[in-house]
Amino acid sequence: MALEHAILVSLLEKPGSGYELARRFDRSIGYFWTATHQQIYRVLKRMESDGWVEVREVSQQGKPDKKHYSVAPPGRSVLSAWLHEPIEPESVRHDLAVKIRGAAFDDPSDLIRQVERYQQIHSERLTHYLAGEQRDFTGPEAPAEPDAMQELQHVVLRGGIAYERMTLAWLDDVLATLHRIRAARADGRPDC
Amino acid sequence: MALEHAILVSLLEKPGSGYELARRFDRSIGYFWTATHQQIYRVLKRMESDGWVEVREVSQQGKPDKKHYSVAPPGRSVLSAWLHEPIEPESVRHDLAVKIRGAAFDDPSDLIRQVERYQQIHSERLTHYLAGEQRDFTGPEAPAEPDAMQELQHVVLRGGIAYERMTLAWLDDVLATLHRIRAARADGRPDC
DNA sequence: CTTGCCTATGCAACGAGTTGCATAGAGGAT
DNA sequence: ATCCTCTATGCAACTCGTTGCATAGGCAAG
Repeated sequence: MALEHAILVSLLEKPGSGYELARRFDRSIGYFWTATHQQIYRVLKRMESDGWVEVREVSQQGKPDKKHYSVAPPGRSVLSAWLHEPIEPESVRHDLAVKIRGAAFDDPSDLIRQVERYQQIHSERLTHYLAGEQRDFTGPEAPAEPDAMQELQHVVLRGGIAYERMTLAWLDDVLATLHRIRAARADGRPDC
Repeated sequence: MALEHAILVSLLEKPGSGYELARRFDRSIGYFWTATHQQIYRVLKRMESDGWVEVREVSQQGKPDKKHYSVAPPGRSVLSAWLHEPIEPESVRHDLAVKIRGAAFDDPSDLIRQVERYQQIHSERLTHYLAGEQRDFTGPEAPAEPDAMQELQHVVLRGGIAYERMTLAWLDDVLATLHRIRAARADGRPDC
């Protein structure tokens, strides 16, 4: 399990509350590690009782109090140890791939519409990534000499951009294939 | 949850036992949907009691008996209904991206070695995919006029190939970035 | 002849992830 | 006035996924 480690990295990059972490897991970190606020609160509590993070209650005007978390030395050691462990193969779960193969046993028309919608989502995500890259790394507002943290954030973002571009190209391929199959079926060649 | 649906698709492509399914989830299907044999047996049992699949006990010589599963009409309906549901955004969990961002707070040397190993795994996977494509779809042994099922299997495989190529290129980028940071640190510019 | 691997299925316990709900004050919209 | 949204935290119940272990016959290598 690595949610703890994702939280440690995020808190090292910038300390904050559970709520703030949950927001980040909706945005930047969420693009490669999803987590709900429930998970985050639960894990933060455990990490606190294990001494990995330190808490400080912060009063705010007009808003509820919050618990400000930062990484304690034992947490840093835990993260360091984890970083030295071998990288495990990712366990993937691609709904879409299952649906595509399932389309052999169903009318593909509906799937075509869904793939088009899916393509649009990825297209928007790519635009979003590129805007973020411009803003934080390559634009005129970006730091001239980025530090290690920023360089590493950038290379992860470049990975996201490459992934979205690859996905969009593949989805074109998928759509072409689905159209071909539908046309063949309409021609009275139900080849399954 | 979609393991049921992945199993239904796999059984429609070719009926078989839980063990055989588990093998497939180590190979072709496993490249986009991971599952252990425990999960498969448990879900198959539930699917059987829900009438989604039919079982037939098969005696074998020299091997234990097996339970041969095939999709029953209700299972087909369930799959069809699921195929018409909108595609949900995938919930990703990329250890590697977390580790890369974590490298800002640690010595990157170890991570470099791990990324190189990881790169090799993906390189081997790409080779394996390409061999499978040659064997089943583009080589001389492949069917001249593939049916819908084969065309869809092929387009999913092309997705896997595109993914591996993209990943390998990105890992080069990651390695270059890690080397740059290590060099900067060695020069006495610990920029974090 | 014993150790280990392959086929084949399964239980039990645990840990991780999801979903629904609850609280509670501040601010804006209708 | 009332409803909705945002900040901020949390419980409880449930499902899903993982890990370790168990059985059991056949086969091959040492």
